[in-house]
Amino acid sequence: MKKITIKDVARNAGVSIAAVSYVLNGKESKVSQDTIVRIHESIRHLNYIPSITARGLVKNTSELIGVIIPQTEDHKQLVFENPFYSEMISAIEGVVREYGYHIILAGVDKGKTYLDISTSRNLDGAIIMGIYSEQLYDECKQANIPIVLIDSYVNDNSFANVGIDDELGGYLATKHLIENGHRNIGLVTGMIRKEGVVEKRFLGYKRALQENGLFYNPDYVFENSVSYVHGRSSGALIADKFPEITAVFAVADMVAFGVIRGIKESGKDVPHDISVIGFDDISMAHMFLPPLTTVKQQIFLKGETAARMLIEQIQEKNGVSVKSARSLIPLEIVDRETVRKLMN
Amino acid sequence: MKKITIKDVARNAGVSIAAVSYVLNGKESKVSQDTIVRIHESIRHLNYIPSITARGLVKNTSELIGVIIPQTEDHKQLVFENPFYSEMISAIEGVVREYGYHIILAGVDKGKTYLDISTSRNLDGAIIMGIYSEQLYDECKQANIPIVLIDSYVNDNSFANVGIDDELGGYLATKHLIENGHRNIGLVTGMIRKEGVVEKRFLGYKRALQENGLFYNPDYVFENSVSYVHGRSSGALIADKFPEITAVFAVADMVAFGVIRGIKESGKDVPHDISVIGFDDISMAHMFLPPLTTVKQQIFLKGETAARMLIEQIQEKNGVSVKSARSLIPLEIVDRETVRKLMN
DNA sequence: TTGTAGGCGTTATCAC
DNA sequence: GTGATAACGCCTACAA
Repeated sequence: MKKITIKDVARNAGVSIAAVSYVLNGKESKVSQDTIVRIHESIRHLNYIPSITARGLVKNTSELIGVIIPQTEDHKQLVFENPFYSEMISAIEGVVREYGYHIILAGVDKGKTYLDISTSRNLDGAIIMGIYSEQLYDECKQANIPIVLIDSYVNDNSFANVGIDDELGGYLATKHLIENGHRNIGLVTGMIRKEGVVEKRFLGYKRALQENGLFYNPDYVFENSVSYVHGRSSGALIADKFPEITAVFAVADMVAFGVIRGIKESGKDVPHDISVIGFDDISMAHMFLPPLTTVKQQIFLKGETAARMLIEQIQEKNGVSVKSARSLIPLEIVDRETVRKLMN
Repeated sequence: MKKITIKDVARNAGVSIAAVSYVLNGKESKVSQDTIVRIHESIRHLNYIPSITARGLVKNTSELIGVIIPQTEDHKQLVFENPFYSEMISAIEGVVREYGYHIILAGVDKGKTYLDISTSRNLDGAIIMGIYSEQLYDECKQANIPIVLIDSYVNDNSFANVGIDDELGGYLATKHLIENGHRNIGLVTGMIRKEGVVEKRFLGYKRALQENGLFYNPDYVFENSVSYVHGRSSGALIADKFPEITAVFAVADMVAFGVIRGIKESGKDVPHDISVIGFDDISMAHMFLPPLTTVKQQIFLKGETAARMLIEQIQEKNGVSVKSARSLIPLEIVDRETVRKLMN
C-alpha cells in the first residue's frame, strides 16, 4: 500500500505541487478558483492526508506538546495512582486537541533526559507537573521552547506558571477545623521540602494555629510521603497514641483516605471521634464513604488554564513573549461529612 | 540559538556526514576506530541530539505509539474519571519507553478521525482501549500499522488482542455471591450491547444463576451506564424497593462504589443488609470503606502485555506477522469486606 | 574506510 | 496564477 503524497495529488489534479501546498495552507488567494476545486477533489478522491512529520521538518514544528509527570520511586511507572494527575491530563488533552496539537506523555528517565526528548522530538511546548531537580529546569531553559509549570514554586521567569496558593489552602483547611472547635490538630503530610507545595500547606497550617492562639506541636506532624499507606499508618497511630488529637489535616485526599482507614481500623470513628480534612477534591473525594471534607482546587480548570497559557505562548512566537505569566486557581472548602463540630 | 545538526558534528569532527550517521546507527563497522572516537567526542561536545523527525521522514517511522481511549459523552474529555484507564496507560508508557517509543494520547474526535492522526503522524503502532464503531476498525485496517486492541470482542484477525474472559468474570462474581448463600442477586450494569464487555459479564451472571438453579429475573438487572451515579441511584432503588435482593453484582468498581453509597443513603448497611461485589479491582477498591470485594483483573499486566505485543509486532516488520495473537489475562476473586455470608 | 549525492514529504522563494 | 526548485535534517546506496 503505497503512501500517497502531495505529489500524487498534484499529478492527479494536473497542477503543480506548489499549488496543492497553497490550498493546503490557506493561501488560496494565490490560486485560481478552478484549480482549487480540482485540488480539493483530488484530495478527497485520493484520501490524502499531509504528513505532519515532513511539514515539521521544514517549519521546525511538531504540533506536539510534552507533558511531564512525576514517576514512582522506582521510576517504573507514572504516578497515576493519584487520580489528580489523570484528571489534569484529561483537561490538557482536551484544549490542546482543539488547536490541533497532540500530547506526548513521558516520565523523565535516568538515561534519556528531558532535553533529549524535547529536542529530538522537536516539541512545540511542554507542561511540567510537580517538582523536580534543578537540573530539569536548566534543561528546560536550554530547550528553549514555551513551558508552563504546574504546581511549582521555582521562581524563574523563563517559565509560565499555574498553581494555587498552597499556603492559603493549608490555612483554610486548618482554620476550618479550628472554627469547628478543634484545638489539637494533627498534620499528615509528605516530606516537607523547601519551596515545595507541601511546605506551603504546612506553613498555612502553622499560620492558622498561630493566628488562633494555638500551640504548634511538632509531635502532631506526621511527615513521610504523600500516599495512602502513610495516611493509613498515621491514622492508626493518631487514634491509638494521641487521644487528645480531635482533627487531622491531610495534605492530599489520597492521604486523607488512608488516615480515615487507619482511624477506623483502630476502632474509632470519623468524624465522631476524629475529624479529617483533605486537600485536592479529586473526584473520588465525593464518592468516598464518608464523603470527604476537603480543600477543593479546581483540577480540571488548572489543567485547562495551563494548556491555554501554553498554546498562547506557542502561537505568539513573534510578539513580546509574556513568559513569566502566573495564574492562580482559586480555592474553596467543600464541607462534606468528615469534619464534626465540637461543642464544648 | 542555532539548532545543531549532523552536519555540525561532521564538520567539528572533521569527517563526513555519512561517517557520523554510521556511528549513530550502530554501523560502526564501516568506520575506523579513530573517527569513531572523534565523532563521539564531537557529539558530546556539541551536545548533539538527532532529530527523530528527520530520521522518521527517511525511515518512515515515528517511534510514536497512539493510545486511543474512550471519551465522555460530550466528547470533551477523556474518560479518566475511571482510574482504570490511567492505570493501564501508566503500564503502557512504562514498557514502551523502554524501547525508545513515546505514546501519544488522543481521544477520537468528530472531525479528525483516527486515520487522520495515524497517517499524518506516521504512527508506528497503536493501542486501542474499549469499544468503538465499526468505522474506527475499518480505519485502523486502512492505516495498516500494528494495532492491539484491549478489551474488544471484534473478531478480526487483523488485530492483536488482549483482554480478559469477561463472561467468566461475571460468572465468578455471581457464583461467589451464590456460594455465600445469596439467592436474589441484582445486577447493576451499563448498556448491554452485543459483543460488548458488559454483555459478556451479564452472560456470566446469567450462567451462574442457571447452573445453580436460580431464576433469572429481568427486574433485577439495572441497566444504564458504567458510572458512579448510575450505581448510586440503583443502590438506593434496590435498598428501597427490592427488599428481597440481598446481593448485587456491579459490573465495575466505580459502579460498585455508587451502589454502596446508594444503599447506605437508604439507611441500609453493606454488607450486613446487602452484599456488593465489583469488577476490576482498581487501586481504589482496597482503599474504599468498606474495602471492596471484587473480581480482580490485573490492569497493570494488561497494559504491559498489550504494549509488549505491540512492540513485538512493530519490530518484526519483516517476519511472518503474528497479528491475530490473543492474550487472556487471568481473573481472580478478591474477597474483602462487602460480601457477607448468609446463614440460613 | 570515507565521502558524495539522491531522496524522504513539505513549505516557500522565486522566476515565469 | 502557476510551477520549478532549494531547503529542512537525516539515512544509505554507491563511488572513490
